[in-house]
Amino acid sequence: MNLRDKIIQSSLDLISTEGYHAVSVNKIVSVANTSKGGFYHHFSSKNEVLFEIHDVFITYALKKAREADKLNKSPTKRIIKILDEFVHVFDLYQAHLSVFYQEAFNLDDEYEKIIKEKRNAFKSIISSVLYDGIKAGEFRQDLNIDLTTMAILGMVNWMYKWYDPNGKNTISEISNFYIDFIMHSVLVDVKTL
Amino acid sequence: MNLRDKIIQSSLDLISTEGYHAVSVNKIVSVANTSKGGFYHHFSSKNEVLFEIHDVFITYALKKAREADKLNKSPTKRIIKILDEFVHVFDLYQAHLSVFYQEAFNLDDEYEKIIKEKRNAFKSIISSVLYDGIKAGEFRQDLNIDLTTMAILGMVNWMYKWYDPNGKNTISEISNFYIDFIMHSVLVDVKTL
Amino acid sequence: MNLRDKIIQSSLDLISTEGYHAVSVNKIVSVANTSKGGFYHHFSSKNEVLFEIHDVFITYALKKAREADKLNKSPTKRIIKILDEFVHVFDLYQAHLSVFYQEAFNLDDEYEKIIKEKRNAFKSIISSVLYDGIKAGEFRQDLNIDLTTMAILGMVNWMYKWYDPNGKNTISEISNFYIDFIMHSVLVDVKTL
Amino acid sequence: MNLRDKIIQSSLDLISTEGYHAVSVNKIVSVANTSKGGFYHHFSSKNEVLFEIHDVFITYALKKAREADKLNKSPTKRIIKILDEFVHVFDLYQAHLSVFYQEAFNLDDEYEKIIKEKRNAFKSIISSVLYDGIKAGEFRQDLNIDLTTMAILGMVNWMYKWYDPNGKNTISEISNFYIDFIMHSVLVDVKTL
DNA sequence: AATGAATGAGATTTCATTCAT
DNA sequence: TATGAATGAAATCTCATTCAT
Repeated sequence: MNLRDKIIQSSLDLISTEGYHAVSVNKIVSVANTSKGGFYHHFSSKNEVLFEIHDVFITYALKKAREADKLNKSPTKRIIKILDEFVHVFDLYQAHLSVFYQEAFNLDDEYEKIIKEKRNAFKSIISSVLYDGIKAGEFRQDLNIDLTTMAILGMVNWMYKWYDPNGKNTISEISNFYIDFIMHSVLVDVKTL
Repeated sequence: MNLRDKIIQSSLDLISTEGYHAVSVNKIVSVANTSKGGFYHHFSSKNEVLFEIHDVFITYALKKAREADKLNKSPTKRIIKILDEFVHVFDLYQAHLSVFYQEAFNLDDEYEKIIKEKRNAFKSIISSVLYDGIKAGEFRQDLNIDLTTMAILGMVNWMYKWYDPNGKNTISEISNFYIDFIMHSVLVDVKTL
Repeated sequence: MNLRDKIIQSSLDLISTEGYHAVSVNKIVSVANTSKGGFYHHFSSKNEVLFEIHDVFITYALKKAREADKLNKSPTKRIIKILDEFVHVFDLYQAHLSVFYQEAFNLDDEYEKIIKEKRNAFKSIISSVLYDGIKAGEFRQDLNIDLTTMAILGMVNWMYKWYDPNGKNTISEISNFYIDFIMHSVLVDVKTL
Repeated sequence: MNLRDKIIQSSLDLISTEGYHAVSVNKIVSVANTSKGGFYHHFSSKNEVLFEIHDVFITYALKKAREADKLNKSPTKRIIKILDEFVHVFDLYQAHLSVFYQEAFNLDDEYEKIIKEKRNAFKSIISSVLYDGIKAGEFRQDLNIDLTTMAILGMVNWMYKWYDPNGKNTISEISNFYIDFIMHSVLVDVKTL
């Protein structure tokens, strides 16, 4: 593991548990076993590290959502796949997610802009599969797409506040639960599930 | 409006838009048109102001939920009332809610403990109405109470990230949407809705 | 006990244990069960209270030393009486003494001047009885008066660092010890003791 | 002279004349010609500097007392050597001593503990040479060891209040005076001096 | 005589960042 | 690549004192 990655990993561990402002560059370099010089050789600022953490995660989540979305399947099957991938991301990127949802507003403007775009792209994938489902007659015609999108995102995103890999339910159980819960509200005919 | 309230209001405005750490006591007293001495005469620390903001909100939300819960009605009617009150809180306490969900982890231990208790009490109200609904045969028998509680909370809480009083949908529309969305997933027979 | 005395007493208790700077006017008024207004009604400043504590003590000590010195007795008997009174003051004014020797340098110039004069007057009494004793042939001819004065003062004053009314030795035992110790060094013929 | 030493020296000069609380970090860095950052790069707190000053002095004094004590000589010769070294310390470490006796109670607990131990070790050396002298028949059998120890310490320590290197008496004259004064009170037979 | 809200200067400490090596 | 001493702006909080009531 090279120094750059060691710094990112240490920052991630610290920021996800203590928060961006509570973590000083001093603490990071001490945990990463390097020096101030080492840090600033690889990053132009503490904020850049925060950006890296955001970017790694959203890039991965977006890629997974796009892959799921591109499968030539019915909207129902596509949204189920998207949700399944989405929920599983919370298992793979737990620490990143805490940072992503808790510290995003600390990003400098230039970084925030980049992240925001990717986040909107992610949201659009969900909106458009809902749109396709309604058009295809699989989803309820009276569905408010915007509100449904936000409800789904909220429900799943909130996991960052409580999901525990060692908790009562496995990530797959949680995924299945969410899919069931959402599809009940979205599908015209639940029996097709 | 006395100085104490003016300080809380200024703090709320600033923290909800800029974040706890970005807001200095200097900024607060400048906006509240007082002095550092004035600030520390009324509060023992900046953190105490943060606590006040949390406490005012959660105390109100909890009170409303308890009132809704105590109505002698069926679990279906009770959960609908609870959800309706809950969603409307986001209209009345928008700024408080941003602070509540974004800055809670900045509370000092002593304050955090108090808030945590009230938050858990709130969660329990939802869990137990779900329990009652299942027992009464109104809600689906296979419902996972814990996950359903978290799904509902997540869905609604997430509003703090996007709800805009001047946005496309009124708070009542949003409330109705959430009730419809959730009840579809929870009820045994949606036609009873 | 009137408010003024209650304030002095509370200040004395606090300053003697915690030190002048560690004791705020807030603490004093809280212990004295009064208010800022009450405090500043009776004293023009916190420093004036410090002065009062100094003055009460040095005025008493000086009075006792003068009384002992004025007895028409031999230098030997006079110095023994002076020492005995001096040591006993440490029992009566323990808290005052801690403040006197620990906090004198915190006195404002105007107050310091007054205290310094009384302190010098006290020292002069000892110097002059030593002088009389040497002249009378009772004390050693080769005695350096200044150094002997400082040695005696140091020895006794140091008690403020260690004297404990509940300790191994009573105040009278300590007094007798000091008298014996000093007289051995001072007298021409110890057998006359 | 490196920055760390320059900070200690400036602190020593300032604290010994103005007192710990009257000296701000601002003043120190201004005299030491550095910045607050420079100060806190080398010390974790203002209190740590105070500790350094205490420790340098007591470590030296203790070392000298131990060396004097370890000489294979009679108790009489040993105590004379200890006293001589002790008094001379007041010439070498005048500023340190003012701080040591005036500001020790301002040390944080962790630091105070360390200093206290060394101070007690120093006191024990005097107590035990007195013990040896009594046992050897050189010192008076009726000597109260504890009180004698405190008398000797007080007498010499008090010098921190008055000793002036440019004063009437040289440090060697003062040392000889104290030795003579103390030995007169301690020895069985003064003629052996 | 007594209150306590309000002041504002100043205290200690933190921290991201720079730079000579 | 990497170091760590040094910076200085800014943070939170304290405190003796004032003053309208």
